[in-house]
Parts: sequence; C-alpha cells; structure tokens
Amino acid sequence: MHSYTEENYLKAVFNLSAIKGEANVNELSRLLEIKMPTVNSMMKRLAEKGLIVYESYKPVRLTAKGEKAAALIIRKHRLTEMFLVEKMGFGWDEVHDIAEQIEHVQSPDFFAKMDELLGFPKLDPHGSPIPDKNGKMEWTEYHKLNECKPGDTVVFKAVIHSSDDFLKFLNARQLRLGTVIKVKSVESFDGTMTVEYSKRPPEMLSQLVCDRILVAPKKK
Amino acid sequence: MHSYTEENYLKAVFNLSAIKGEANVNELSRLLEIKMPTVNSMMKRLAEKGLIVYESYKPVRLTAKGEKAAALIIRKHRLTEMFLVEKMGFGWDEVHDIAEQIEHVQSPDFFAKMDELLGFPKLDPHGSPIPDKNGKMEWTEYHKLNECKPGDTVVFKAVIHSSDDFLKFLNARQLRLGTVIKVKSVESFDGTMTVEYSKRPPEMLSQLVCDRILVAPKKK
DNA sequence: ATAATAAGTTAGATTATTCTAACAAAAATA
DNA sequence: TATTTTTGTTAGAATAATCTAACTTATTAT
Repeated sequence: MHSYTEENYLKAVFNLSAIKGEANVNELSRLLEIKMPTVNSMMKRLAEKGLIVYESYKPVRLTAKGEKAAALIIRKHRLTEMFLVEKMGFGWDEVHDIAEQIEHVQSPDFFAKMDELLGFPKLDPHGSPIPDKNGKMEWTEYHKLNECKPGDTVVFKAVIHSSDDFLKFLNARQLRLGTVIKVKSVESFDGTMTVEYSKRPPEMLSQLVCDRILVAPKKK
Repeated sequence: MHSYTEENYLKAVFNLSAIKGEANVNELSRLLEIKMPTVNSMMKRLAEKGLIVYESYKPVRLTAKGEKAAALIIRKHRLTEMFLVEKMGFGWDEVHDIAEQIEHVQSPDFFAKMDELLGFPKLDPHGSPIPDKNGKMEWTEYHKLNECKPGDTVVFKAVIHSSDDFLKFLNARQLRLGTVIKVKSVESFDGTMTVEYSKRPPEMLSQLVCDRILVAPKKK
C-alpha cells in the first residue's frame, strides 16, 4: 500500500484539516518537523497518487480516497491507544508514541482482534471517535469549556491536541473524561476560569487549557 | 539506535548463526530475499558499527555487541508472539508476521508491560527461549525427533524454523507442544517415522518434518 | 589438477526521503 | 500602495537501501 512515510504525511494532513479545515505546507512542516521543501514535494507525490488535491500556493485538502486512507490509519492509532489503556494498563498520557508506531502495522487481523477484545469501542481514551472499517467517523457535538458561562454544569467529554504534557497536567488535577465540572467564574480579560469538580477545592484553568477541553451539558 | 533495516539484517545473522554456527552472504540473501550485493554492503556497514566481524570471502559472525543487540530484538519478537497467543487469542501459526513488525517498536515500557502481563515467560509459543533484558538466552538441551529410535517415548518441546505452513501442518495433525509422542518405527532408507500420540491412529512423518521437531525424553 | 559451479565482490545506477540555498508569490504592515 | 514578512517553490545535493552486470575467489566434480 502506502509507505510508512506517506502514511505519516497523510495523517498529518488529516489531523490539520480536522482542526483548521485545511492544511498548508508551513504548518505541516512544523507539525512533522520536516523542512518545507520536503513536505512540498511529498504533497506532489500524494497528489499524483490521488490522495490529496494540490494546487500551487494553496492549502492542500484530502480527496475522498485520501480521506478514507487517512481515517483508516487514525482508526488503527485510536484502537491501539484504547487497547493500551484498557487491556494493558497504560495511562492515557503514555500511549501516543507507542500507538504512533503500531498504527503502521500491516495486519487487518491484528486490529480486528483488538477491536473485538475491546468490544468495538466508538471512542479512544481521549474521547476522540474511532473511525469505522470504512473510514467513517462521527464527532458528537461537543463544545469547548471556554465557551461555557458561570453557572454552567458540564461533563468532560474529550481533549483536543492531546499532548502527553497536557494530559499529565490534567492527571495532576484529577481531571478525567466523565468528570462533572461546574463553572464558577470567568476572568473577562484573560479568559481564566474558576471551576469546581469532584468535591475538590476550586481550581483555576487558563484559557489555553479551557480551549483544549471538550464538554457536553450535564443531563439531569 | 539502528534502523529498521539494520535490525532485520542483524536478526537474520543471529538466526542463521544459531542454526549453522555461522552466517554467509548467500544464505542471508536467500533468507531475506535481498540480492547478494546488497547484503554484502550491509555486512560492511554492520561491521563498521562494530556489530559483526566481516572478512572478505568468509562467513560473518556477530560481535558481543551485535549478539546482544540481536538478542534484544529477538526478545521483543518472542515476547510479542507470546502476547499475541496468550493475551489476544491468536494461533501459534498466525503470529510471526505481526511480531516481525512489532519487534521494531521503540518503547521499553511497552515490552516491559507485555513481559509483566505474561508473568515473565521464559519460552515463546514455539518453545524457543526468550532472551532476558541483557540479551542472555539459554536453550534447554533438546534433540530432534529424527534422532529418536523405535520404542522411544518423548515430549514435543519446540519447533525449529517455524514457518506458518509447517505450523498449520502440525495443527492439522493435532501435534502441539507438550504432546507425548511414541516412536513406532523408522524407515531406514528415507527416515520417515511412524509415531503415535494422543490416542490417535498412527501417523507417518517425513524426515523433513522430524528434523524440525525438538523433543525431550518423557519423564516417568 | 583442471574445469565447472557456487559464492562473494565491485562498480554503477535507481528510488525514497531528506536537506540547504536561492528564488517567487502571497499576505501583512507601514 | 509600497515594503516587509511569511509562505511556498525550484534546483541541486546527500544518504539509505535496493538493484543489475561484470568480475573474482572458493569449492566441487570430473
């Protein structure tokens, strides 16, 4: 199929597109830590393979074929993360780098077995949806903690951009998926929020943090 | 550390040396399905890195450093095979290709966790010893079924050169590790053996097959 | 012992992935 | 709008891993 390297570029385009709607060479370059000319020529290669649409000086976007190929890699990544957490006892902050490697394993049986042992999960340990075998994926409509107002009570549903550091930050404050968060107040000039959860003393969360936490209204 | 490719060559040298005592370019070439000149130049590279001893027109052998590096890859391979069989429900004939890929994963934690979940196993699903964290490995003194005489009763302990096809052959005859085998007779001109085991009708095994089955005397 | 075969080596080319340096276009700013 | 900064592109080179063709050394068989 596609090379290890191509898979990584494809995934990067997918991830960037998911957040920003489009992917430009400069950001791909930063994300992948690969110089722009290299990224540029790889974009042309992926375009030749019909995986992305590339036009000079414009952001690239995935074709339907590219979208599916990327989603299937993401599927392997997220299934792996879930397996590492649920079946092997790793923390959600320890699994990314391992999954990054295992996602390239070529063995449908291997991932089918994981899927089965996990009971066909819909979400990964960070609350992100796991694409199905056809590469279809649905995001439940969450919103950012940022957008909440004092008095709101919400449930922590997912993290965006789950870097290990950020996850360790959340661990240290016992913030995990499912935690019920009550917004006490919001600093208007810097967006810092004071929140309460799990019967702990109030905690202050910077705007940067609140921007990476996805929540849903608490159902009564 | 070493590249994916270098790891594969190193492993091939290790495996060949284990069986034949030495590794020559021609056989490495056949084993890896890579042409001789390519193998040849890689041997020089590995020699420069101090992993093998290379002299023109002579078989290569691993240095202490190379031996350890190779054993640690084999360790990851065999731990993975054990995990796939014991924790994920794969058959011993389904795990080689998957382990071949996962053995290259760079994450001491990942393999340490496998090891722990498996209860620090000493043998893989094919009866081969798993090298320890220092790359030390001990082969229990088995002998080949080939070398047995009529009337011998032995226990199936391990397979050599465990190709999937061979393992499927054994599956079809319900021959597995631990099976107690009684040698009924040996054809002197072609070495075919007639054996009995598991209260089944006598089975005839060719010399090729008997050469790949390792056994130990049955203890009373 | 010589000829034939097998194994090993050298040289040179190819593809994938990366880089740096130089240049061009687009976007932001003054 | 003109200039500066950022982003994107081209050209050319480097390294890793592979190949084929041609040649050499070692082994085997006559």
